[in-house]
Amino acid sequence: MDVKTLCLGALTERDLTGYEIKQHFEEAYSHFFVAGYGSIYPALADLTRRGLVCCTSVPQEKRPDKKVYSLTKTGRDALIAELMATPPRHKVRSEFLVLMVFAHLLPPEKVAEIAEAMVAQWDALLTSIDQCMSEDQGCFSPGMRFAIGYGKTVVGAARSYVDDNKEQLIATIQEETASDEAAD
Amino acid sequence: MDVKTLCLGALTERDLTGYEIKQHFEEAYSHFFVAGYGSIYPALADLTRRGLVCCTSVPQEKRPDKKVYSLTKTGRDALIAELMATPPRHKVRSEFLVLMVFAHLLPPEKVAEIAEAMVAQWDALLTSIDQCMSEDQGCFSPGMRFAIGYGKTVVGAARSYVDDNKEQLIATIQEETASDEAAD
DNA sequence: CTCAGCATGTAATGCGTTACATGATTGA
DNA sequence: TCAATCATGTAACGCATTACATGCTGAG
Repeated sequence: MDVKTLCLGALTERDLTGYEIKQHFEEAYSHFFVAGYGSIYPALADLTRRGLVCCTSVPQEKRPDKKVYSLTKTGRDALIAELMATPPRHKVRSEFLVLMVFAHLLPPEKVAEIAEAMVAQWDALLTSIDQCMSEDQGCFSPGMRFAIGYGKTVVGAARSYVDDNKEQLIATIQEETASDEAAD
Repeated sequence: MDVKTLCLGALTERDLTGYEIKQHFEEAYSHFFVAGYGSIYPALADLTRRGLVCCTSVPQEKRPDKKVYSLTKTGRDALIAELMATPPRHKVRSEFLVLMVFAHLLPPEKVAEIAEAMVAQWDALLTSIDQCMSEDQGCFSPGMRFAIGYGKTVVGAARSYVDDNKEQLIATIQEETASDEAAD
C-alpha cells in the first residue's frame, strides 16, 4: 500500500484536487500516514494514466485552472482489491525514542528540551484530531471515527507517558553525570 | 538520523558483530525502529571507512571468521554530535488504520480478521518487550528503561483500543451493508 | 534429513523526501 | 509590503526493502 491507494481512498468520499487531497492528509490522516505534494501529484498522474481516476480541468476566475479528480469504476475496484490484499501493518519510526535511549550521552537540559518539544508536538496533533472530530457532521465513515478514536487514545497515552516520566529520567541521568564527574 | 546512528549507539554498550546488532534491533529497538541486514551491513562498512568504528576479524572454530565492531573515540563524538543535531520526530505509518478507515468497503469478516491479526501482532510485540524488560540486570541505560516503559504503555493502549472497539465498528458496517443491500 | 541458527554480504528496485520552480490573490 | 493561501508540478537524492547468494553446525 502506498500513497496511490490513499489518494483513491480519499476520492471515495468526493471529488478533490491534488491540493485538497494534501489537506485531507494533513487533517484526517496526519496521525497515521504522511504524504507531501512530491508524492501526491505524481501518484495522481499515474492513476490518471492507468484510468483509475479521471481528471477534469475546471477553469476558475482570477486563478489558474484546477484539476479535479474523480474515482472511476475501475479505480474503485482496484482500491478494494488493493485493500483486500494489504496485510495489516503498523510501523513506528521514532527518532525521539532513539534520543531517549541515549539520553545519558546528552546534557540533561537538552534531554528536557527534547521531551518538552515532543510533548508539544503531540499536543498539536491532539488538537488537530479534536478539531477533525468536531467537524464530523455525521459524514465520516465508521472506520474514520474508529481511526480518530485510536489517535486520541494512543497519542494521548504517549503524551502522558512522556510527560509523567521525563522528570524521573532526567533526575537519573543527572545523578549519573554527577558521579561520573566525581570519578574524574 | 539513520541506521548508522543506531549502529553507533548499539556499540556504546559493547562490541558487537553485524549479526548481533541485528538481534539488538529486533529485541530492544523493535517497537520504534526497524532495520534489516540490507541496511546494517552497508552502514557498518561505511562507518569503518570513515573511521567511526573499527573492525576486528575474529577467527572461530568450525565457523567462518566473524567481524567484531567497536566504537572509536571519533565515532563516539560523531554519535553525540548527531544526537545533539537530531530534532525529535516520531513517525507512524499505519496500513492497518488505513484499512480501518475504509472498512465499509470491505466484507465485515475481513475487517474482523484484520483487527484480530493486528491485536495478535501487538501481543507478540508486548511479549518481546516484557522479555526484554526481564533481561535487564541493572545493565540498561535509564533511557532504555524509559523507552521500554513507553512501549508497554503505548502499544498496550493501542492493543486495548482495537480490541475494545472492533466489535462496535464491525456491527456498524454490518448494518450499513444490510441497508445498502435492501436499497438494491 | 531437515530446519533453525550463525554469519556476511551485494544488487536492484521502489519509494518518499526535499528542494526547486512559478505565480496570482487576499488580508494584515 | 509581507506572509499566507490557492494551485501544480519536476528532479535529484537518499534510503530502505527485498531478493539473491553462500555455507557450516547442531538439534530433533
